[in-house]
Amino acid sequence: MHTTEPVAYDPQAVEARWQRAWAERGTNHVDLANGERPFYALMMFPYPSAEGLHVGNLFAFTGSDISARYHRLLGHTVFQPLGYDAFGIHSENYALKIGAHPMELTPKNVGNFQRQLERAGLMVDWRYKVDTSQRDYYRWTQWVFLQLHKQGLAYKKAAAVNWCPSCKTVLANEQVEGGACERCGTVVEQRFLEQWFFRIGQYAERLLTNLDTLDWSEVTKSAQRNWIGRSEGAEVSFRVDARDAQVRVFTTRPDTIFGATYLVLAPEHPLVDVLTTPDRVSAVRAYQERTTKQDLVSRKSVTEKTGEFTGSWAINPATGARVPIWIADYVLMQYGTGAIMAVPGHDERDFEFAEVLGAQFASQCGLSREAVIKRVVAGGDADANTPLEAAFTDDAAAHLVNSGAFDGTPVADAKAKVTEWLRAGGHAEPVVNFRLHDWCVSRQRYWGPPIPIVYCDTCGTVPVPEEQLPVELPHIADFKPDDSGVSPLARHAEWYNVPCPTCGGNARRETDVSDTFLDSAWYFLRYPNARREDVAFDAGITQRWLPVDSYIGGNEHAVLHLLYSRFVTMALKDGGHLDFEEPFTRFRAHGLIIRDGAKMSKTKGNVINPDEYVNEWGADSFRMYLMFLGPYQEGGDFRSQGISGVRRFLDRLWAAVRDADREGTPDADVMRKLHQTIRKVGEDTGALAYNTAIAAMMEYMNVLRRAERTVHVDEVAPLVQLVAPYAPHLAEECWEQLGHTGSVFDAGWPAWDAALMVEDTVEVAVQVQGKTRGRVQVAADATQEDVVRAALDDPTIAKFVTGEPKKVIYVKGRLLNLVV
RNA sequence: GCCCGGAUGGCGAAACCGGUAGACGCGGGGGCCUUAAAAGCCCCUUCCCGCAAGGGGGUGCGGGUUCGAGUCCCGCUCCGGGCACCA
Repeated sequence: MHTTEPVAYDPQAVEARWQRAWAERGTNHVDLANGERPFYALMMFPYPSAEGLHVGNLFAFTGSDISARYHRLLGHTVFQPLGYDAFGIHSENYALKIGAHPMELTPKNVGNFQRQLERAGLMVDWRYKVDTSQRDYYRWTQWVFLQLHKQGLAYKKAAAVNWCPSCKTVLANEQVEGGACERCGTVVEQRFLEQWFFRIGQYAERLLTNLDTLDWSEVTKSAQRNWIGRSEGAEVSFRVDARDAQVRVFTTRPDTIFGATYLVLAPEHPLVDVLTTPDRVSAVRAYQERTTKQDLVSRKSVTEKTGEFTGSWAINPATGARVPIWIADYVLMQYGTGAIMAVPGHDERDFEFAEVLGAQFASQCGLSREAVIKRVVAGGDADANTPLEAAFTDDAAAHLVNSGAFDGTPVADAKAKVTEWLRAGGHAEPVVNFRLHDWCVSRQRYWGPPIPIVYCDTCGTVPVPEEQLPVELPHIADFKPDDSGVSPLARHAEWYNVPCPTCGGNARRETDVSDTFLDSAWYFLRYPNARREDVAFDAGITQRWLPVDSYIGGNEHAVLHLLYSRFVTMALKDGGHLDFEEPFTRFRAHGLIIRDGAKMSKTKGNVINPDEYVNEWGADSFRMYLMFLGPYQEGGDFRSQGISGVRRFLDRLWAAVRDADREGTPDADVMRKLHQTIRKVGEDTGALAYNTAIAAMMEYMNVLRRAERTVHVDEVAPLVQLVAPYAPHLAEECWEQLGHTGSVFDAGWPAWDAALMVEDTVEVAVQVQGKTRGRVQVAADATQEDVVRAALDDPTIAKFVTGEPKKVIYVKGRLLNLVV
């Protein structure tokens, strides 16, 4: 005879078994039409890279999954879908690099992701998977484009793009580093192409003010506010001297208009040709050509100021003085009116310009330094005549000088007063400007949804009728971009030549595809409708499930993806397709997993392959370890040795359930700790404070198994429910061991009983003069007098109490402070 | 430059509303069990002085408020992120 070894926890077996069971029983399937208390838990879908799932992905998904499972245990019907952001320049570039075709490569990558994700044990209803590169998805992306077009929110205009002459391709701004192509280092040029834009600028104010109503991570909201960049000011008209023309400028400092000593136009400003005098034409033209050649990134970076005088003069409406009109590349056509009034005395850029080009101001305009750099604001020791060594921009407690009737007005009041005065004279209007510019959705690429527009010789620009969607992306072998500046699709006449949908005459398709960010700007609407072939989204289902209750994702998408999604939702609401305008009620940004203090990247060679860890420790341990690293919303440093602590905890839980005693009664002290733990774990899990929830469970385990005591079944069963969101496979197995036949995820969340939580004695810290000198054990209901007596009875404390206590501060059950 | 975060032991980190700083885990030390090892279990582990009892210091830096400050206020330093020739 030999004793049978107790069965040890074998994560591989347990996980395989439950993944099979979940699939067979449909545990993760959601009844979208009937479920009670619907809860839409969304996580940012991944781009299916060839490298496979990254720990960062798994960290993000696990955090979302825990929240989703917790809500299910609380009794919600939880819909947690997942899919793939499979279109886009990343996939296309990678395909080009390895010489594969994205249409074949993408499904392979998706398959690999799918396999890895299924091992992670996410509570995803895979029947509602989306893949943005599939025709049954991008058909509706094109539909979204058409709705925006119908509402007048899509328009076409010529705009500058970055062009790499070596790669022969259009580059995104992020792909330009210091004026050069990030991949080959060639100097990037500007090209002007006709492109499609969405009028997101029209929604700037709404996108900004709605932020106050959203329950989002503060970092994310602040990033959006910066990006939208609202600024209040005025548009001021300057009449051009001796000509029938005027220059409109935008300024946030109308109060400094008495110090506006010259104007500057962007080199591409349409008035430049009109204003340039014959003697200045060659210099101005040369300067314009130079700036056009510059790439967009270095154009916007700070370099030494340059510019040219146009030969024309304008009249300052406040002073009546003649001021010269210049052009300079530090003024951007895209912002404001593309022209500024320069106040060198009180603007650092204008000051630098006036200093650097001082010689030209003297020789070409006949203006001395003092005439150009004029003080109109003074503060501190300075007065109207104090010379300016630098631009004076400290407006606090400053007032206007050399400003006629406004002398002495505090800067704080002057803005409104001067604007009103200018407005009354017909020279200015108060305006609000936004930095947010319209969204360019055209991509001169292959791997995206063709923009559903046709150009007809007779009818002009014609949207493709909705019933003719999708405009299918053809399988072409030569999808590589070339130096034509148009999409590879433009090489395929057999594809782009079509009859006009309106008149049947000769027409050509738009050959650009749309931006990947459009694919992801509406995917949350598609998930609950992923099986519908007749509509993009159904009104009833959408009303039932949206807006999204909880959205979790990385803050790298704080601006583009989240802002575009909000814009598209607003636009669809205005078009009558939705009855809400904010898609994500609650958004939380998760942190980043770093390693050895550095971001994980292939070049650093510090990338973690999740498969290795799942094989060695099991998915449950790996999930739980990722959550234990640090606060979820801050991320943490991955140390491979740390995982053993979490695994040890799960081993002990396994053993506790296996050996649990069904006879007898649970221990009162243990049960007290249990109820405290239930409360703590629930509060922390709801707040995404996963690291401290896990710590609380570990702490309970230390009590439960202290000195290898035998555990009673009632002491351990609720812990199985608490751990379920974190280690779902193990929890199911333990739940079954405890004699249940249904899933633990249908068992509910245990309730805590405040009466069972109270301690009968408490430890009170005793301070003398605010310094902790000892602690005393007292009954939980002890009065202040009881505690003082107990403290003074303790000689180690009493020796610090010299004389009669003057003041006694008692914080019930926690602390006593004696002041002598 | 402006706007958001953050800085706590050897390490990852905790600390509700201003109330015992360092929970939980890693690492380290010691013990029990074992022929031995592994595993498991128990104890210790903020720093300095001390054999100990005990004492003193301590949450990036400098001030302040308070009986009491990691937490609040003022002034900085450094790190991470966003915006930025945006008028």
